[in-house]
Amino acid sequence: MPELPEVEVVRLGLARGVVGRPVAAVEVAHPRAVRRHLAGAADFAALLLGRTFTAAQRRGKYLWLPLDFGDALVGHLGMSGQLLVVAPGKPQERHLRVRICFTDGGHELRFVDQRTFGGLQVVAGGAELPATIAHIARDPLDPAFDDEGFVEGVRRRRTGLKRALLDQTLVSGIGNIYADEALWRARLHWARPTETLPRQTVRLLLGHIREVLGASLTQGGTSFDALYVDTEGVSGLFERSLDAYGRDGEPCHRCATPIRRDAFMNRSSYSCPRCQPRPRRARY
DNA sequence: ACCCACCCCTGGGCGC
DNA sequence: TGCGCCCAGGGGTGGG
Repeated sequence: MPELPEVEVVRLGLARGVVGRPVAAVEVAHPRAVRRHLAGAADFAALLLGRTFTAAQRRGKYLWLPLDFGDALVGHLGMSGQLLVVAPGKPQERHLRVRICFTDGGHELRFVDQRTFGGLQVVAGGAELPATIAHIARDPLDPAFDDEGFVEGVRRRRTGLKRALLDQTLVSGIGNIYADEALWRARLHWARPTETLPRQTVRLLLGHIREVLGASLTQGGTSFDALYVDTEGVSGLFERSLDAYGRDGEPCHRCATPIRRDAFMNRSSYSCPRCQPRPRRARY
């Protein structure tokens, strides 16, 4: 559930906090945290030992830290993951999964993850773009994002609009919160069939996506369930700016109609019944 | 090629 | 008080 703004805030913290520092020790406290590293926890640790992070990069909701000698540490926060840069003496967090210490003896990197949907892996030759995340599309704030490619990609789909926005191979970085927020801003219903959308409507939606992602980023992201924090454990402030997500029964900020919660993909979708009327032909 | 259901997890909140 | 259920949900996987 940390989405693009929350992950980008973490990336900035990693760039400040761990780049340029040689790794002195790696402790994997829970094997599930490195389950995507198929060679196992010992191999994971060995590949990092003595290496230095050279940058902090992001593709959608994935982070990666290129290493000298060309490999990369790849991470995903899942629903509840945190990458914290903390003083070595700080008491261990309850859900600490991986700890990385540095030769300078300064702040260490801790991967903390209550629900264990997140994880870390070392990818060989992954400095440029790790092969394991090469299928993830660019995000809408990426200068190289292909606007018209996105417009045509949406219109080629045969699915509901929100499903398309959540498809990380079409556009990355958007999760349940920012999908609902962008659809509310664009006055589009989540079940609108993608193939019925005029090109200009998709272009306008893309503009709303960029605006809401950018606005949240300047607020340090959203802290919807207090698990979304930066590398120093601080929450963002965008939650107070939400117009749709989590506002079931509360008045729409445009028309005062109560926001409605619908079941969607075993989760929830929030929308204004008046500003975002359900299309006659809906796709779930 | 595309679309979708399922599954992996934990802990807070709530009803009984 | 305590038990059990529901909910949060990204993304990999496999089936249609």
